[in-house]
Amino acid sequence: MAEDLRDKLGAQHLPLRDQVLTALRTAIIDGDYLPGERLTEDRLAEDFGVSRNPVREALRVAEAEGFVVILPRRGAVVASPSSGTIGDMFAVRERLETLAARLAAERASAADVAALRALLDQGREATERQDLPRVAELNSALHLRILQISGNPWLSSIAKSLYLHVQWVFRLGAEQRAPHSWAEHIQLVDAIESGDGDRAERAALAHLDAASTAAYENAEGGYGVR
Amino acid sequence: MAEDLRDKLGAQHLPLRDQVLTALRTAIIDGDYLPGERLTEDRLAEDFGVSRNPVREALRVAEAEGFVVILPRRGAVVASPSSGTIGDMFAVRERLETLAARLAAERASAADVAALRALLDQGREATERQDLPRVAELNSALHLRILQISGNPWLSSIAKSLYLHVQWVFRLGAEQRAPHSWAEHIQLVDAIESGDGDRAERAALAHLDAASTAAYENAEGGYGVR
DNA sequence: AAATTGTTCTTCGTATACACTTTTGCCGGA
DNA sequence: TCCGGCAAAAGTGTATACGAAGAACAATTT
Repeated sequence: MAEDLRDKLGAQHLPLRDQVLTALRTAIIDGDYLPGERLTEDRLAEDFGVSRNPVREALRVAEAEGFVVILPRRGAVVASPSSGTIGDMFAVRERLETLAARLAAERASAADVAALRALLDQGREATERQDLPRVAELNSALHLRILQISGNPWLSSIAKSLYLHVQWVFRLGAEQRAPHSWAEHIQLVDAIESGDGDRAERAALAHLDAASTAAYENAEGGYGVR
Repeated sequence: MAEDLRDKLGAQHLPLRDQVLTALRTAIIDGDYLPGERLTEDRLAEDFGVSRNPVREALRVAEAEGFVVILPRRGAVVASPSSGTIGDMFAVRERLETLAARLAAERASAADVAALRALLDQGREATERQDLPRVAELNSALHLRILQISGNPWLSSIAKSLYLHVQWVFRLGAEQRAPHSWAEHIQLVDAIESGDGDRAERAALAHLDAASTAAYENAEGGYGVR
């Protein structure tokens, strides 16, 4: 297979639309654009220093990912994660991530485990520094890594968009939970290292239940602007 | 809240990009564009009778949904569902749809059940007529309806894109299974109507296991063109 | 035969134009 | 003062053109 070569040919080129999409997502996740806020194409184009075309294309993808809502002829607004949505999100995570934990336990290499441990360390350290944005980021990174180790591309791709929302919710609200969260992560990684699928699934479930109740308590009422 | 009114104001307007996206998806699902086939913007614009702008925006979304792969500066090709992907897809479906079945059983109204029964009838009839494209469509419609009844928007939105792929795989390969599939569907709907979450979950699991082994046997090797 | 060059195709981004819709703000009248 | 309606402004949706840059491919040279 010469595909490895061909994939690399034009690979270093990052289209503007992708950069815009990334910038837009992080702006929303970080709260620079608040839920309910109106996003006109001209404004975004100016904010990011590009023309309308890349902005439009990025907006379509952002809509598909659920970060903005587009109303025909009326434009885009930042989506509002409701507390209902949050509960639903955890129900889905529970199903998906228990599977991921099981698969990861069955397939994880030593290098995989080492990578997880590294993230664990960084997370503990960031928690001690009270660097919450970084903690949120590392939280996502750890879970995504497990998803990736599971080796199921569907799991990964679904979770990728899901996790941006998880991070969003994490940042917007339940930040106090960070220390507990990282303690549970250690259990989870231990279980994955052990290679015991059942145990890993149980650990993931415990973690998610705890996170769920915490997030739920914390997010009474929406975060919206309007 | 006056939102109900505002949502309806410009709602009947379907932007060209959405029409293009729909047409593109169905063309891929129906095999008009085969896996590996090259899709230039000009060609699509001509095929659908629009300018390149809507095509570009539709392509970005199609990429996010996994129907096409876009290589920077080289353009888009129709994605190729591998047999590995198919197995992974079913693993995810198993987790997601058992949850959906449980929730649907707990929440389904009489009208919901009636709608499912109607789809069941149409499916049986289409199966008898050997109208396989229609069967595939109704298969998706039934499952999506259950997802929707579950009331979990994440489940619905994830499944929406997942199901287009399910239908794709269904059409490309394992078509013979239709009759068995519809028999199992009846069990599933019965279970949902009973309101017994456990039973519904078991029925969904049984259906998915059967579909999975069938699809797996049928799809040895890829479908690709290149 | 291998390497180089040059041509062509295509994408990527920008800019511009214009129709149409929604929103807004103003104005006159009750 | 408040209301309704009307006109201007803002913004989206679509089309089109253009230039730059990359990739593919054929021709040419070594």
